[in-house]
Amino acid sequence: MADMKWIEAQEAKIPRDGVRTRFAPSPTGFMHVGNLRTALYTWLIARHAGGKFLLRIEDTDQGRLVEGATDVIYRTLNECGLDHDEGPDVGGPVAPYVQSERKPFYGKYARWLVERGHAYYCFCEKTESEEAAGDFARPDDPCRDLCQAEAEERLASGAPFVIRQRIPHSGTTTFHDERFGDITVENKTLDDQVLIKRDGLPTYNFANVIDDHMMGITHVVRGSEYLSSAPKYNLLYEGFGWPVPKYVHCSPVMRDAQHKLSKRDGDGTYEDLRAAGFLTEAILNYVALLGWSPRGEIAEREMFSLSELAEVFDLEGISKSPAIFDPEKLRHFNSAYLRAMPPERFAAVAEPWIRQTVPNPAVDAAAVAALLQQRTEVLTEIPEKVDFFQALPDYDAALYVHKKSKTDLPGSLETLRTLLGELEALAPWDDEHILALLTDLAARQGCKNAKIMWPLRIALAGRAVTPGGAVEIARILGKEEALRRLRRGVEKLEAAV
RNA sequence: GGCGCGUUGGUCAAGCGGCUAAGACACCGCCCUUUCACGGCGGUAACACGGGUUCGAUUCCCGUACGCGUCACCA
Repeated sequence: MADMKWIEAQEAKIPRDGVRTRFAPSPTGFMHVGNLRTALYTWLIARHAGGKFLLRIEDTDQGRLVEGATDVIYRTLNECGLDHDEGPDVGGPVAPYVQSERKPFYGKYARWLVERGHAYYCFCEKTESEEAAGDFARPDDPCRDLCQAEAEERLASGAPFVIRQRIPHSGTTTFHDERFGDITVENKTLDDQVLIKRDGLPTYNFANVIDDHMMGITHVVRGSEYLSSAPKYNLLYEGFGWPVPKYVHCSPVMRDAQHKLSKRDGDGTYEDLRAAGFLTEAILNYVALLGWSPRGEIAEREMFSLSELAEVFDLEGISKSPAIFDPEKLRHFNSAYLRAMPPERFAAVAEPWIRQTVPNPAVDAAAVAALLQQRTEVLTEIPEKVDFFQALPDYDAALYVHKKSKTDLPGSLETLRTLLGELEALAPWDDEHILALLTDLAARQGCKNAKIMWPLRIALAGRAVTPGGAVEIARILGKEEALRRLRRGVEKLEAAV
């Protein structure tokens, strides 16, 4: 007999104080962008409503447990600022929050469901999936109509069993999704799914219903791959006589038109993106907009902080169609966030990347960072952009020829020689004075500034493209080093002319 | 194959019966300029198809096509 006392006690514990959502990942791998987005939307729904956000670990598949996977989940949520009010680590009123620790619960509810006639014991041999391949016809389960006495007898004999949901052969079931609306299916297209597996653990579908109910979840947010099984959930809720939560199914994040983003085929995980030089804020902002968009007065706005998202997020804005992940657009968000940072913060973020190629302490990392801030899209491009500060690369004299600046080899040699003499005498060595000297020289020679700036920058950096111009580079390099590089330039040109 | 869902420029997308069909990324051009960027200005580019309903369909209904999902003792 079902333990009604226990069940009633559980019912009494269910919080019924407003919106409660949950992120329920399986600890089987990493946080893909799709997972992260689901977590984000789930969190946003709770925060927008001033409700609770819980974390539940779904580890009912013993065969797929991955070492350290829960750490990745905690770390990612934490870094992203998706804080949870209840969960395995912080506890809560409806603990435990790890499914494997809830094992005893599911059996009790399953037994109760059997007694109510909505489930039955099945003693059939375990069917192999290959057997079913290509064959979609589902024969009726013989155990479905076993009389109670017979079932009890087999149970008592210790026969292995599973518990299946008894789905009506006729009629239709309608369930409601907040975005997709009402979806009606014929019951005959639904199968008597397994609720409790042979190992005694619940299937995902069953555990979900039980846990969501016991934890007082009001909004179930999940991927659209569960859309098809949703009607069966309704039947389960009806069988128990429980209220059905609101469903919010989210369409997948795609790599391209036909493939979902997956760890196998690319860099789908949050950690990969971080390692690739993307900021958490940028990732979150972009991911939020992949499948959700603001409407009305803010329809054209794109930049949102996490708290701003919590304010404006709504179910209406969630898209029903899949969205392709565009790394190009992520880059755009990343550079926008980088540019919007206070200079000190950018310097702090950029310094480790600068030091990768410029360990020389004489080079001021903050000064270099200042040059970088307006022209960096992802952090990973920094090291190669600034390496010339560490050492002058071996460059081709041909760099001195630049059409737009109207420079050629002999002219550049002339310019560098003049510059060498004048800069040697210059003091103080700062932007203002260096610039004045250069523009003054251009004025005296009746040429454009570029004709002076170009050769100087080439001599200082050995590169045609640099962050910052000749003046800034000269300043950061310091007088001595700048003059040394200038001399090298003269030598190089003398050899080339 | 059954069932379900989806379909506005290359991408993300607004639109919710009447609009020259927003905006962003990317791309192209011009300007700015000390290279490259940043910034400013401008440009190319879309309602999958066919029927209805309606005075009028991107919008509502029905088909078709295409795509995705699901039909596990995996989640």
